[in-house]
Amino acid sequence: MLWELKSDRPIYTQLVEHIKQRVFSGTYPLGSRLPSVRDMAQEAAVNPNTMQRALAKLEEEGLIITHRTSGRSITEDASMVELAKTKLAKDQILEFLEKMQLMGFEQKEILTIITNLVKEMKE
Amino acid sequence: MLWELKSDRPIYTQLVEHIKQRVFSGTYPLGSRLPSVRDMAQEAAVNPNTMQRALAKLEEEGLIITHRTSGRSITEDASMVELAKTKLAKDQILEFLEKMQLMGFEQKEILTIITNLVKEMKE
DNA sequence: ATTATTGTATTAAGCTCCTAATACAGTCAT
DNA sequence: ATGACTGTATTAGGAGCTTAATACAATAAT
Repeated sequence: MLWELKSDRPIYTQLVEHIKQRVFSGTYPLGSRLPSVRDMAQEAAVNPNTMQRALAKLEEEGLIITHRTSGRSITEDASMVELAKTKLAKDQILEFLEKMQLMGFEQKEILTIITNLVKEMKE
Repeated sequence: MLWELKSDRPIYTQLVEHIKQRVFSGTYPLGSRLPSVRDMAQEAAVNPNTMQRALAKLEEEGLIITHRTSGRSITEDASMVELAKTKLAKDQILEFLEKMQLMGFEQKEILTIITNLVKEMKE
């Protein structure tokens, strides 16, 4: 998986987002050990300080556990991960729907557009 | 309508987005005159320079026309506005779908979640 | 014990964004 | 013609983000 980073938002917030996605999708399994800050920083082509900041943020949210001198791991609390996943999903959906409505699309319209796009992507 | 501005992204890009939404939804009708930079800045509680930057960006994209010393107006080119609207919508949908997929949601799942949320909002 | 590897902290520099305070030139109403 | 209004440009300063180069303490491996 790639670390796609744009310049329109702070990098560390994008790193937080990417790592969450990996946790939620199982790329980083619950309880598994994370690569070191330096390794992750290098893989993402980012300064270690920046990666450190993203990881600190994730620890603050409880998704990641730090073992002081022997690396980090993903939490084993499946229910909390599920909760965080649901929350992020809902937030993103609401933000998306709000944008579309402000642009003048009606709910019916939005649904049909998405349905068609999803169909397209399956082909 | 409100000018909701968060601190996680540059303000001027958020202004661009807001103004686009107003054009696409008809709040600012095609060909209509825009309030002055200073007025818009005050309404959005933002520095005139910042609003100026957003408006310059919009002019660069062709959505807005500047009449040097007598204010600005929305373009009258309906087809170009429609094009820009469709493009922005599609971009936002794709970005959204990609995020959801990276989080581990399947397309079917996404559709049902949105359908349910839209139903909720109608009530 | 020594060495490599952890997370963490610090300092300095450069960059963008944002604000503030002005200033100027052209247009419009009076 | 005068005055109020346009967009525009400039300068200065502060804040946040990012990088770079280190340094330190604690653990793990040898």
